[in-house]
Order: sequence, then structure tokens, then C-alpha cells
Amino acid sequence: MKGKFQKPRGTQDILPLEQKYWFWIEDNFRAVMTAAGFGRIIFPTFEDTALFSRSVGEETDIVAKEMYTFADRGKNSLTLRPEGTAGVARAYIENGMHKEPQPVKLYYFGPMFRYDRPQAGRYREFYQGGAELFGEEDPIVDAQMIAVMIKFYKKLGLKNLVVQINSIGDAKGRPKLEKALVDFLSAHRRQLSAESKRRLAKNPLRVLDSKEKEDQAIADEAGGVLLDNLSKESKTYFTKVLEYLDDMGVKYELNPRLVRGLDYYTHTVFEIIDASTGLALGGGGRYDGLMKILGGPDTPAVGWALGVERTIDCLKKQKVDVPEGPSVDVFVIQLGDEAKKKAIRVIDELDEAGYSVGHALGRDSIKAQLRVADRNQARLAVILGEREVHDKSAIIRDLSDGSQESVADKSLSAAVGRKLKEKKK
RNA sequence: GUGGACGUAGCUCAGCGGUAGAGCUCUCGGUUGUGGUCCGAGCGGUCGUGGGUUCGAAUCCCAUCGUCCACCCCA
Repeated sequence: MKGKFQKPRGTQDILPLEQKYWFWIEDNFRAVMTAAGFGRIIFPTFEDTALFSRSVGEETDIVAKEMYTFADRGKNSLTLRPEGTAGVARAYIENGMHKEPQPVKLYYFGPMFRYDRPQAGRYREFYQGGAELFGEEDPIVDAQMIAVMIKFYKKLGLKNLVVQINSIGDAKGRPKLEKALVDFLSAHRRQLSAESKRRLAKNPLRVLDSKEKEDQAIADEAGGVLLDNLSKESKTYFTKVLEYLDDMGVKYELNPRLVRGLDYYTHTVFEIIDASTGLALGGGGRYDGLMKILGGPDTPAVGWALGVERTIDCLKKQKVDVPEGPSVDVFVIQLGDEAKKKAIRVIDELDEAGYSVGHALGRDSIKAQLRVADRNQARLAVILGEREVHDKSAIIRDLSDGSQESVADKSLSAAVGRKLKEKKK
């Protein structure tokens, strides 16, 4: 049976068996971010379309061709969020958080939407975990943000991750930087790919991360041009970020060609890359100019986001031992009508005693019930038949070795507790 | 948005013009109230969908939807 419908392209059903990875990530994410002093924020899944086009940048692929934009019944143009930073920044301003003690540190976890052609690790609806820090401009803050991200990945148990880092200077220095870049690239215009030529006019920085073969040599050189033309302050800032990272024991690679796809970045930009696949698990950077663009008070900010599905792929690839989902301590089995009624009470009693209790009240044969117990990896079974109903007792069966004992009803939950304890040793 | 591969049972796949198959899963059974192993039986598919070619199509053709891969881009 296929049914009449299939899920929309690029979306996925995440079934119970898969959930252990999600819990592992969500739990660790929450723990690490909370410990680092970040507060959680939940913000709308859709926003005014203009919020994204302003902050992410009209020329970016995200805005130009990947947004899920629709008009609501009130004729407002809304867009399913393609990323988190714009929404969090908007919330910061709208809720007057600039009047709170700075820095304000926020984290989020939730779905994002981009109309893109699906591929490995790329979906139309996908989850990101992200963090933003507002109101402080100091190299050590940039370094700390990166360190927190690395800490999270470490806690997950992932290895072989590389931090790539670069600086694209501040807004003041940007004109000079772009001019130097344009001059350099124009001089080599004939060797550039068509796409790079287009970017040269619209967004010269993006030429740097071109993957076109013919662009490689020039882009490599252009990375050097970028570094050479950073303003003195920007260079100092960047150097300090790197020094702090050294002090924090965070390993990184300089990648002069790293520029990120969103317009709002300034100064530090970075990505976390899975060294075995070359795929970016997450990335971020500083975006001191964004707040003003959104009509808020001039507020410096740093942030990052990581892709949850990609992180899960990585966990699987590296065979990280992720804790299993909830296991069943004790499985209650009943035979006959009277026993079924008794089972209801026993299940309730064991549940209230704090055990995780399994049962298959809809099945009648003991064979079928034991099979279910086995599949649920239950550790003990409590068997109730007519005999036990009359004797006011129950049989406790150890499902790993098959040993059984009969206990009186009133000492049942105590006996279950004792048995479980024994098995742990 | 471009190029390529592929859509057959819940899952993994075979069949590639002549009445739908395997393995795994699942359900039941292997005598009286005992699972995981083993053995047996059974359930389960209008072969993604819609057209077309043909006496006849899962098999050929077209379209469409979806999946995967590369590019583009990104998380």
C-alpha cells in the first residue's frame, strides 16, 4: 500500500527508531548551551519576507531562489524562515533586549526551509541548532563562540572536525577591500568562469569560494589579496581571535577563501567541516552591521548555526555510540479475563513505583506476549494467570536467563525492584 | 536551475514483452500457561502515477511525481 499521498519533496518522516540521535543532539545541545550561559529562544517559523531579504541579502542564493514565500489572507508577504539569525535579531530589537545587561546570549533549535534541490545532507525542511551573542565586540567573544560550538561537538562524540576561519574585515574597510578585490579580479577577468564574472559585478567576495575549476588558481591568490587589504584594526582583531583560540586549545585552519553566503557577516567567519566528507556541519561569524539594517540600535553580534541532519549523518558515519531510547524494565503478561483485569492494576502499581512498564493487553497467548516482551528488550516479565489471580501472587521471570520465582501480590513491586538491582550488577 | 541513475511486498532487492518472486520483518502454529534459536504455514503488491505502442506491458515509448548522485549552493 502506497496510499494516495507522498511527502513533499525534500521533507522527511523521522521515525521512532531514529529518535535516539535527535534526543542525543537536542539534550547535549541544551546542556552545553545552558552551561555556557545561553538562554533559549523560540521565534516564529515565518516572518515578513522583507526581514530575510534585507538581512540575508538580495543577491544571495537563499533570497534569490530558495525562499518559501507566500501571501497570507491579509495579503502580507511572508516567508518560511530559511535561517535563524534574522529572526533572532528581529526578536532582540522588538523585545528591547538591548536594554538588558549585555551581552545577550540566545540559542535556538528548530526547522528551517529552503527551496533547493535535495541531496545528501540537504533538505527543503531541515533542522538547525544555533546561537547568537549580542552586544559585545571583542575578539575573545568570537573565539568563545567558536569554542562553545566545538565543545558541543566534542560532547556528542564526533572526531575529525576542522574549524576553518577567515576574516572579511569590518563595514568601514569593506569598500577598500572590495575595490582591491575587484581590481585584482578584473585584471584576470578573462580567466574567470561565467558565474564568477557575474559575481564580480554583484558580489565580488563570493568569487573567492567559487568551485569552478578555472577559478581555483585566481581565487587562491584573491584570498591573499583579501588578507593583505584588511584594515589595520581588522587585522589586529583577527589576530587576536586566533590568539585566543590558541589559548583555548581550539584547533583551526586558516582559509583565506572562506567567505560565507550571507551578506551580513563582518570580521570573523568560520565553518566546521567534517574532514572525511568535506561537508560543512555548521558555520557562522560576526555580523556587526545587521542590527542597524533592521532598524535597531547599532549592536555588535556573533552567531553560528549547525545542521542537525548533517550532524546525525556524521554520528552514524563515525559510529558514535548513542544511548538507546527508553528501555522496558518489566513486561506484564496476562492469561485469561480475570488476569487481564488484574494486569491493569499491576501495570499501574509498577508504573507508579517508577518502573518503565511494558504490556500487550490486546494479545491473549502467552507466547505472543513474551515475543513482544523480547522485542521490547524487557528485562523482567511479570506473569499473571488464573492461578496467580486465586493465589494473590505473580510470577517474576528473568528474561535473560529464564529463571522464575513466585511472589505475593503485596511484595511484587519490591521484588521487581530487587531483581532489577541484581541484574545491574 | 543543469546533467545523470533509479522507483516491483513494511524493508533490501531479483524479474526486463506472455497469468507477480526471494530473503528479512510481521501474524499464527510446532498439544495442556513460557520469549529470544530452529522448523512449518499464512498475511502482504492494480510492479510510483497518468497516458501511449502491442493480441498481450512490471518489462518498450512519453509525461508527471518522488529518491539518489554530480554541478550550483549551503546547514
